Amino acid sequence: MFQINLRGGRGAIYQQLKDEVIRLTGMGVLGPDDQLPSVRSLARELGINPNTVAKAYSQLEQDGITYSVAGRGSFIRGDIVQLREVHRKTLAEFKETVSRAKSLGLTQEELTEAVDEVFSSAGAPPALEEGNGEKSDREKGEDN
Amino acid sequence: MFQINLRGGRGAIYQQLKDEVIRLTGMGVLGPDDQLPSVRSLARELGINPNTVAKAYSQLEQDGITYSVAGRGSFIRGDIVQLREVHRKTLAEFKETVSRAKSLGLTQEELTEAVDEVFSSAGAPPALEEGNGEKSDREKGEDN
DNA sequence: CTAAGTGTACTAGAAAGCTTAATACACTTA
DNA sequence: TAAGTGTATTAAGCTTTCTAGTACACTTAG
Repeated sequence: MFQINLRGGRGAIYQQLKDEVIRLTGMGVLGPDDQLPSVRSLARELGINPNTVAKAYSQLEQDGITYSVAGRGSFIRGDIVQLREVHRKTLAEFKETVSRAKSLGLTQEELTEAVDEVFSSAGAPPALEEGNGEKSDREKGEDN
Repeated sequence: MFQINLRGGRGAIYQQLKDEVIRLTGMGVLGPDDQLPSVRSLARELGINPNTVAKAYSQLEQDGITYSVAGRGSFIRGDIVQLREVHRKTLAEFKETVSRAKSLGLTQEELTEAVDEVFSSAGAPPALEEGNGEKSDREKGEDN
């Protein structure tokens, strides 16, 4: 279900896990109230420690992406609007990187072209609807 | 001479030092054979450990930005062409960041606009000449 | 030569972040 | 009741970064 580059990928494992969940949510693969793999099962599947998965799930909940219920599991939140906050943070980090690249002498054209290249190489084309009334009947209501 | 955001800035101190030297070199503030502050004097001035400065200088030499001579000091290399390698690495890291941002749902337009914003906010305007024969014998060390 | 300053090298420790490990608890569900 | 769930705790190991102290070979000014 998750494609993770354990060790060797970019950054910490728990961060990659968070990114993957957010990515699948943004792509629509994971929808409101969809259940994530359990902490223990995912840890077993990926060959990592349950604490690492728990850390990712904990931060995902803190970031408003998911909600967790002891005894039941972790689920995608109904109001995907929270992804806006993720976008905001990511964009802020991105600007830091741009600023550093600028200081090191990279030109605006070089960076813009790099952005074009990455987006031309095909990867995650679809998008998310802005005003959606489709909430389906998956609402269980034990949110909060 | 160097403006460093000790602790609190983006990343490790030695990395900030490297970036600063590369930045000043790209801006032309530091030219071929200009001498950098000594490991000990810069460490004292910044209130950090000499080893941290030495680490930065060591990597700058390894990256082809400077050359060091025991007993004399560290100097900017004459062939600034080496900055091309820095640009290459920086651009590669930048693409990684773009790729991650893309996965998290950021659009090409959002990233391009962010690049525009950073470059519009004024910071490092001038550029470096490509084919220069001017090596001059500028400032031989009245610095520090 | 001497003394001061230079880059360089080495060992050691502290601190922070990430991961693993082993339990334990309260909860939900079949 | 039993199994599975999220959550919490404590401990250890690992890596990176920074600090600290010491030492060595070199260059330069006297």
